[in-house]
Amino acid sequence: MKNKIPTERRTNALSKARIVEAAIEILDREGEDALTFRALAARLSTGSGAIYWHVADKNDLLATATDHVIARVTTNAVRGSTPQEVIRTMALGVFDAIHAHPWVGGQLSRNPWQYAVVRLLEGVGGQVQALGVPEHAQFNAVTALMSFILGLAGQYAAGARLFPPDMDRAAFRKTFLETVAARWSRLDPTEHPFVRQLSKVLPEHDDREQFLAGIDLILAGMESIR
Amino acid sequence: MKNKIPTERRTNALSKARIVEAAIEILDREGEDALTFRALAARLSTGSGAIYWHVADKNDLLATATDHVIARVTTNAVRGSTPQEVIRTMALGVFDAIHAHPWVGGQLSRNPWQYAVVRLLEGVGGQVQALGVPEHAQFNAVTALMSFILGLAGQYAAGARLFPPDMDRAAFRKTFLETVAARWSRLDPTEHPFVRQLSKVLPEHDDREQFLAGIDLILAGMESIR
DNA sequence: GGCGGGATTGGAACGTCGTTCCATTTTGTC
DNA sequence: GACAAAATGGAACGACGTTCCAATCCCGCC
Repeated sequence: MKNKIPTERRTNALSKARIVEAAIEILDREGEDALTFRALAARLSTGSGAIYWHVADKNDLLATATDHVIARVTTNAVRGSTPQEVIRTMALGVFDAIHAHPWVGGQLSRNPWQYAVVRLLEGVGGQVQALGVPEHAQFNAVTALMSFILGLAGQYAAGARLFPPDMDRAAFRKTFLETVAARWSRLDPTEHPFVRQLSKVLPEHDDREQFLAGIDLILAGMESIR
Repeated sequence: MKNKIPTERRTNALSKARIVEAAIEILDREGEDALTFRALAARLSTGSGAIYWHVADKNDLLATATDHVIARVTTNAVRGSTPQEVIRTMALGVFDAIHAHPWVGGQLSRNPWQYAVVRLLEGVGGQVQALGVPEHAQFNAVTALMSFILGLAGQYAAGARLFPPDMDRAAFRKTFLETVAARWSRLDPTEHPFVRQLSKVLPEHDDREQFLAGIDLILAGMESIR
């Protein structure tokens, strides 16, 4: 008989999918540093050895979790009329995903050769082609866009790494940016005139708008070489 | 008497500068992962406790080392006629610094609030102003440029993290890119047409030229909003 | 010119992590 | 029901960042 009624153990059976799901929960709830094989084993009420049967190592775990999040972005964001519009929605999808799961930002920027990045390359690349960028310039154009995205991804992850999980996120962001702005405004005026000026805008800026502005800047650059 | 001839111990006295110098040597020679307080203590023939007397923690050490490298870039790269030229030379200075010290890339992208990044912001920001970008757009323009730089910085650091220090660097890069290209070319043609096409260009591309092309793309975008 | 106390040193010890190892249990097959 | 393979859980390993502390050094003062 091949199809038996699953026994107790079969029901709670470990699988890569269940492990990744639990990992994402820990990452979202308690932050990047809280994901350890011990914490994961405790949450799944098993041992770390059992986890290694399904997952090669921590990098495999993080890459799979990241791909899981990014896959939703690239498959959902195929709407929009113009290529610019599609790129914008896709980029905002990445932004929102990183906002919801800041650890994704860290993982993307730390490991640019994982499949999640290939997904993004493909999604962006097709639109860059549709935009009419000449073939010889496509490689540089797409990787520039991607580097910008990965760069901001890393920055948001760095911000999230700082803040204590038991605090209100918006409040922390505000006080943190104000602290940085205060530090910047105390810099030597002759050595750092520009940064001092930036310090006035820093606390009020909107991350999402900043991100979109960067995308638009690069898109504008692409139009000029079309 | 205040000025004595330094004794033996005084001569080899530990100092933050000597520690950072030794750290940079380890990082350059053996890579990011080789820098541990144990290795550092061994090289300085002392104990880890003595190092902590001069350095707050590992992040302090890495930030100081990074600033040491970046400071040379921002102070040297004030040449050039047009703002575009200055930004280009400065960006290439960052590229060359990261090429010579790949761990700098990792540290920059992992910790965007350290002083080294402020240095870059100031250097780039002044030129963006000179470029005639309207004031309300300067913040987004400068941070976009910075995100692109940090993004590529992280990517190069990720590449360097992969390769075994006892191998020829160029040779490793070549075979690594060829491996990735081969993997990409084996992807499903209907799902990944663009990445498959990229795989043909990937192994031959020049990192420095790719970096400069990205900078030029963003600069072109800035001109369009001037 | 010795001496007291702060500055500095070297190395042991602590707690945590990713990973490996292995004895044990569970599952599917004849 | 027995046997091999798949899967499990937890102990153990080695390395790391960091802390702690006894020992040593150096400087200003009597």
